[in-house]
Amino acid sequence: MKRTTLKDLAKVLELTEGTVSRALNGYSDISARTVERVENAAVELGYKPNQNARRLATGVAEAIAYVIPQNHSSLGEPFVSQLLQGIDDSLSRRGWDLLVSHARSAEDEAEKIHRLINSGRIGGVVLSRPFRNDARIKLLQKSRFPFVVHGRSANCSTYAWYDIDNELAFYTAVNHLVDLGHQRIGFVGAPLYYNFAYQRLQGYRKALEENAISYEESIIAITEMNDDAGESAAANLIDSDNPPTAFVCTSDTQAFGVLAAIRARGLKAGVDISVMGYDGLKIGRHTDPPLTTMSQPLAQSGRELADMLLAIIDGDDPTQHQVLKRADLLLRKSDGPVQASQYHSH
Amino acid sequence: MKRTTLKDLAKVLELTEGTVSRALNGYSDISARTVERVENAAVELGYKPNQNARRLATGVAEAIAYVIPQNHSSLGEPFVSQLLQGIDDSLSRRGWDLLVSHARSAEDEAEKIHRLINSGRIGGVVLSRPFRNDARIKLLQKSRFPFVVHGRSANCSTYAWYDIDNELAFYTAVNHLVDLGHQRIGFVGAPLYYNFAYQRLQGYRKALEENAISYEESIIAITEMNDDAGESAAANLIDSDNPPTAFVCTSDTQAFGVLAAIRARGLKAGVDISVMGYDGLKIGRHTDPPLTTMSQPLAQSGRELADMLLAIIDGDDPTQHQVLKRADLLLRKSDGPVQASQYHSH
DNA sequence: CTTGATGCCGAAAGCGTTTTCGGGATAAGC
DNA sequence: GCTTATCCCGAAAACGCTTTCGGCATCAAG
Repeated sequence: MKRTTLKDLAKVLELTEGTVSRALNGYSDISARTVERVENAAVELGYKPNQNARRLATGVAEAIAYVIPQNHSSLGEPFVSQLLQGIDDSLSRRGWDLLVSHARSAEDEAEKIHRLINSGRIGGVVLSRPFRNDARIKLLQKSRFPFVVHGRSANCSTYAWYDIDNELAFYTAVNHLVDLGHQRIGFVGAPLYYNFAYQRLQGYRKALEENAISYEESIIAITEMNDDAGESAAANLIDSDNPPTAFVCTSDTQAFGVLAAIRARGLKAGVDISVMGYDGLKIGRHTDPPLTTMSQPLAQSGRELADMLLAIIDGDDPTQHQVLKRADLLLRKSDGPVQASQYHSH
Repeated sequence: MKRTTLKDLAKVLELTEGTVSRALNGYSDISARTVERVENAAVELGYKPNQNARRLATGVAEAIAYVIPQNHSSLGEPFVSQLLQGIDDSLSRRGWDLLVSHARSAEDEAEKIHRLINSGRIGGVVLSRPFRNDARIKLLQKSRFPFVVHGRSANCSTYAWYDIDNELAFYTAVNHLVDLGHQRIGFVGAPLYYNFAYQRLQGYRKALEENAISYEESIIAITEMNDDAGESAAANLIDSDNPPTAFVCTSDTQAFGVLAAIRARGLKAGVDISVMGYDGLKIGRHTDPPLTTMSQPLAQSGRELADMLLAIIDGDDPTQHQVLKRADLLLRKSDGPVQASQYHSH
């Protein structure tokens, strides 16, 4: 019942372990006949190399780690599962492993990353949802450890990343709302230490500026990335003296909360108040009303991330791997023209 | 910049590698003074043991794998992220790693599991969403490899599992509907090779029986586990000659589709037709109307699963670890009393 | 027939740990 | 003062694989 090892193979074939190893690994100094014999015996005896031994000998880890973003939404990050599958797809084609890790606090996270890169278990890391100023990225850079990030921090010129053009996305969203006649557009955003939130705010401001709409702090709400936080933030704004006629949100989950706040007041989103989300979660089809949002191509990103990381581990220059995708406007039912009556309000 | 190794430590301390190793691992044959010196030097030089070497020497993997269910819903399995975090929590307390793996086809999956358990990389496996007759479970049992399953197959007496009482849950759901006056209750279920779907159908039938309602094949719809499939299945049933006045669904995502089908016909769920989901996804708060569902305690399950597996790897009898939780009725707005007019329909 | 390539494989060192075994000090027992 | 324990630690083998090096055949070239 013991696993069959190289030694077993060697004995059966009357060869030495080294020869068998080279035969299996495609060295050119082994005769074709021997290679064939070895390969046959290998499947015959069900030989699977012991990865720990192999990794110890070669020094290459053949595994990477994905670190789950810590401040996760209470809705459960539906994107994690998809991302993981994409990453694993690319990895398993080369026989690599995928490790996942998550931390509760920021210090815990630094400690974990430290251990990860020093344990010899992994050869690279993929990070999600970076901060504007991200200690993890700095740590990784200082250690000269291969990594790619899903998103990017403020200083992103020196490492590899895969991101959506957040600024453009919000620029697009706000312009869409302006086209519908909205002039007073509330912003429900994640904390600005998240770079994506910051960038989306930039896009928001840029669109405002170009449309000669003044920027008002009072209708900017910064909240946690979950529905409850979005709901209470929107509630405050709606109940204020001069409420917005539309909202843009940095995530669909926040937008769901905004929709709830609107319903709770007997108003109708898409009619009385417009709201736009961000993420393009398919679930948004089923909300009341269906959520208009910016959808990002998430499907492929796991695979691309993994391929980038693999290339970097193989020696590629990280700065050559920086890809920027764009989000698309996904029209559903939560947006609509501003109501005539609302023009009076300012 | 090279990692500091045992040899480095030994040289600095003028000890031998073996002694340093024993000191670090709490052997009793090392003097207190030496232990202290070694530990100080270790943190001083930032020593982190090479896991590959350690695992090779000890033979214990210090890692387990979670295999992502393959026929995943297109909504992205929000539960995976939560489960993973829970598992990692328990694991990291002992310094173990969490690997994830996923497969596209069933054969691919068997192959992957085979490689996983033979590679020496992991010491246990956690499976999700088993089939009634699950080849993976058989494979694992035959290999005498430690594993636990999140859910259970038809023959579940000989291994460890953590499951919800699916039969009871649906028994409860259907009784709730009957209490509201419904007599014609449609079933929108996942394929019955999923044991959870089968069990839920059993609960459905049991409740019907006890309420003297006859079981009708014609209002049983078996569909994929996603919203689109749920929608078209419900559409067919609603458009039939004698449509159900209520639906129970084996997943929230299917229920979302059912809600969509109802909306599409200008009807109102919770008034014209009742629908109940299963999962208790928080997102169900935001659908139109909010989805009444059976909610299962998902939060803790990752941790429990990991603890069970760890115990089994340490030698516990797997059959001692079989835990059955129950789902709770989560009332929202998609259920309601049967309409008087509907009594005529049968 | 000799020489130089070339093809193919054995031998052995090494990767960084763990763990067993034995032995030199030191302390205790008579 | 000699034996028997008790404490510590060094030595060395082992885990299973990779990889470099060298050498014995074989073959072609001269």
